[in-house]
Amino acid sequence: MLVWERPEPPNRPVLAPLNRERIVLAAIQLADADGLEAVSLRKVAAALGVGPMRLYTYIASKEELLDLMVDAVHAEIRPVGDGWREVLRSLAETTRQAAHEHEWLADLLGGRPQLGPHALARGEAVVAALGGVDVDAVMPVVTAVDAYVIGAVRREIAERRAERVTGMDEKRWQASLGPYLERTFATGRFPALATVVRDAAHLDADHTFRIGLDFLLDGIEARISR
Amino acid sequence: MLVWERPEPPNRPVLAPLNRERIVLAAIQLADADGLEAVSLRKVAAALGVGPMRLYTYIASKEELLDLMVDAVHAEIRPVGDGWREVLRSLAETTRQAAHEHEWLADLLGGRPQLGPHALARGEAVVAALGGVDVDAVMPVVTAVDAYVIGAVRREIAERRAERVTGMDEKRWQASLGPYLERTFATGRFPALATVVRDAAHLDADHTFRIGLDFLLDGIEARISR
DNA sequence: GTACTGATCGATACACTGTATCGACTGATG
DNA sequence: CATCAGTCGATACAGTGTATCGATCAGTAC
Repeated sequence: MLVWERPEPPNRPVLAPLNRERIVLAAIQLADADGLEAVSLRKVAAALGVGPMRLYTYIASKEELLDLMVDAVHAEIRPVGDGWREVLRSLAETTRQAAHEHEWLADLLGGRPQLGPHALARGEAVVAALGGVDVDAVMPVVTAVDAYVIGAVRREIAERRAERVTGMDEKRWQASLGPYLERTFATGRFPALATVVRDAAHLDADHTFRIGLDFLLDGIEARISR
Repeated sequence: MLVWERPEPPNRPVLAPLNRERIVLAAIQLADADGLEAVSLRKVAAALGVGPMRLYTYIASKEELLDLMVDAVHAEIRPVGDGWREVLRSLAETTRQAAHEHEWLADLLGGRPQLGPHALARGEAVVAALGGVDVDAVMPVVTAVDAYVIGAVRREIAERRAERVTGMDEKRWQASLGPYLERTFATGRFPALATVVRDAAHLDADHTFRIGLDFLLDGIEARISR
């Protein structure tokens, strides 16, 4: 076919020149939509209308891209409140909320040290808001809250995914989990566990998170105000 | 080359017939030696002297293999001690120790619900040892401790790896991190954070873990004994 | 003893990954 | 206008998880 007969290629929407921000944004959109395993350099590049290797001008490896994604989300985490307890609670809640909006965060949180500008800015905001606290106590306290949040969020998101795999809401999932646990408990090998699972009150995710957080904050309070 | 000229293949050490335990053990050895990303079905199979597809007789996917690995390690986690506080502390410490022996555990802990037999047996041991505690309080308390441990271990291992990448011990790593942080702090954008990092006492990993755990246990104590 | 059947097994193949390499092109310089 | 240095990204490579399906083998029927 001669040139004249061929239609011009549909003119791609003129892409703004590439930069890290656009790359990270595209990666986050992919991850939000289809999970972290949907983030491949090829797909990110395709979403931006460029070849995969083009990205290596801006990042040295995929790991760096993931680091940038996590740091970008840290921009959304800004604890507010009066007094150290409200600040730490806000830190925990906003982090959890960010993980709800970006479930892939649960896969990355705590996986690598966070030293990006937004992560540091978050740290600055926290430390600044903890002005009244003894300087030697600040790091241990913030570290402990971070650790709890990372673990709690991971557990929570993991459970949510397991529910979703079966396409079930919470109740159906527990009903489907039930038979397996019932059969297992029927062996009599886990009597104490069986009792707790069967007889104890079951809390929803919100309450579970908050109760654990309260434990931790109570314990912190006892040592800080001492 | 004719058959007659070719030497017989070295007769492979007669491999015991395959089973899940052997597969999981091989995978764990690979992960212990070279990290989780060294665990591929091909490598595991090669270590066992079989073809990759052979494994699919025993597992349905790689994820299942990882689940089995985590469950296998749960067999090592058996909290002991008198009284709920010692039991929970032991739970946390033995889990942390397992993660030190199997660093890849930090990548998997909390990533999927743990319902395997050894994980349930661990749960049984914990719940049984918490006999004196109010039945409705058991789950929230254990869940909170688990969350803290998962997050704390992840952070700790992540830091340890970052140190190792540079081939440095702790002091050199901080010295190498120093310049970056110094330069960043020199911008004046993180004054409060800079003060804490520069002036506050720095705890080692053991102390950091234990302090956070004490916060949590103190808070639990306050509510349990109420 | 032979022929057939059913199940089992694993080699091959596929689609995809992250990224090293290096030829082609571009813009600057003599 | 010719040459060169430097940049860019298409191609290629080594690896991944796993679907497929032909070959193989054990067991059965005659």
